[in-house]
Amino acid sequence: MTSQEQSLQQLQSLGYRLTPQRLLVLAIVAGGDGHMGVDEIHRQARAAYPYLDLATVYRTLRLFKQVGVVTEVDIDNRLHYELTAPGEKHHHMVCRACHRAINLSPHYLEAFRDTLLREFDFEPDIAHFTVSGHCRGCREMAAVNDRDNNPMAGEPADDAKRDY
Amino acid sequence: MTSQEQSLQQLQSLGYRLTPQRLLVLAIVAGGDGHMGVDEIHRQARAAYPYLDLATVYRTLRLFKQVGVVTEVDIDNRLHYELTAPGEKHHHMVCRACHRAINLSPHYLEAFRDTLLREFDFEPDIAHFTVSGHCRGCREMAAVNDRDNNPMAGEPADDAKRDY
DNA sequence: TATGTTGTCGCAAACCTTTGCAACAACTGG
DNA sequence: CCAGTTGTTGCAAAGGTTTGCGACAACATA
Repeated sequence: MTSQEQSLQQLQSLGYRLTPQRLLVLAIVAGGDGHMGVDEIHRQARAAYPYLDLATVYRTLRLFKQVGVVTEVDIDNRLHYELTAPGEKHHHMVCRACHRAINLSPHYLEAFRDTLLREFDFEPDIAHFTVSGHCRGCREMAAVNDRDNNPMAGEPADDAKRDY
Repeated sequence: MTSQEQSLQQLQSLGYRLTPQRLLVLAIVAGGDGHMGVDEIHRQARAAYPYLDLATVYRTLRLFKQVGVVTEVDIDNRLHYELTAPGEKHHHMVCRACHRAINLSPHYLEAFRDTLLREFDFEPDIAHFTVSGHCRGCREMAAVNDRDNNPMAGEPADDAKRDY
């Protein structure tokens, strides 16, 4: 039994139902490679079942996330989802300039998690953890653009567009 | 010169203008204690200057965040802002059950930041860092509610309402 | 002072996401 | 097989946030 089937079974055992809509959404997320935007999932889903509503897609994905079937990644204020691959789980670093998502091994978070738990009794939701920041490429580009002015600016790359 | 005035001057030196609207928003955020919701800021601002538009409040706060005058905290999908207090900067842990925000000293993030920078050349945006999770109180409550069923559930406290 | 440029505002509309509701489907116990 | 309960859906509407645009204010240059 794959972990995906396992999750579905868990869904059922929690009282949720395995509807065609849910199976369809799951199949699509499983089919795509990497994280998919909600609208893309919806578009593909409609191809197979035209009546499927966007709200249902959102609800389904939220449910899947809750149960752990999918992982949510916020990229530039848009939700994206990917299948949670057990054994090769990972978190994400999302670049605020180019909006690319870079995978991050859980290993780098364990110490942090342990600290929060020990010091504050706070259990961080690392299953859906995302750090935003600036990636290597965009940092280099920013360094070039920034050469002459304002030594203490905070958000170099975004300034290029200057739409405050 | 206070650090607030310093930031304002920096705004100016970047080519932005110090408009009445901006000064007003700043005064309000500085006046409130702790993080304030956008609507509350807007409401208070309107009391002093009724024409001020919500969009302007959003734009102003985004700008302030960019320059570092304020810190943004996402609490239950709503943006909140507080004055960035230099010298006593902090990040936030936001509980997904009770939506309370707990301050977190930068100290706990330094190691993590250094690692990302060293290993991936990724500069995390820790100035506006927020971890979501479950706080002590809500974890205890969840433990009680969860006693009998589903040993491997992911989101105990939220399940209480069961609105998937 | 005249002129062009740039930044900012209010307004309206858009965007992504969530929610309320009525209809319906699946399951339960009799 | 029936009625009652519970979960799920589509639709429409709301919610919070962002964006496009025309008008306007501030600044620079001449």
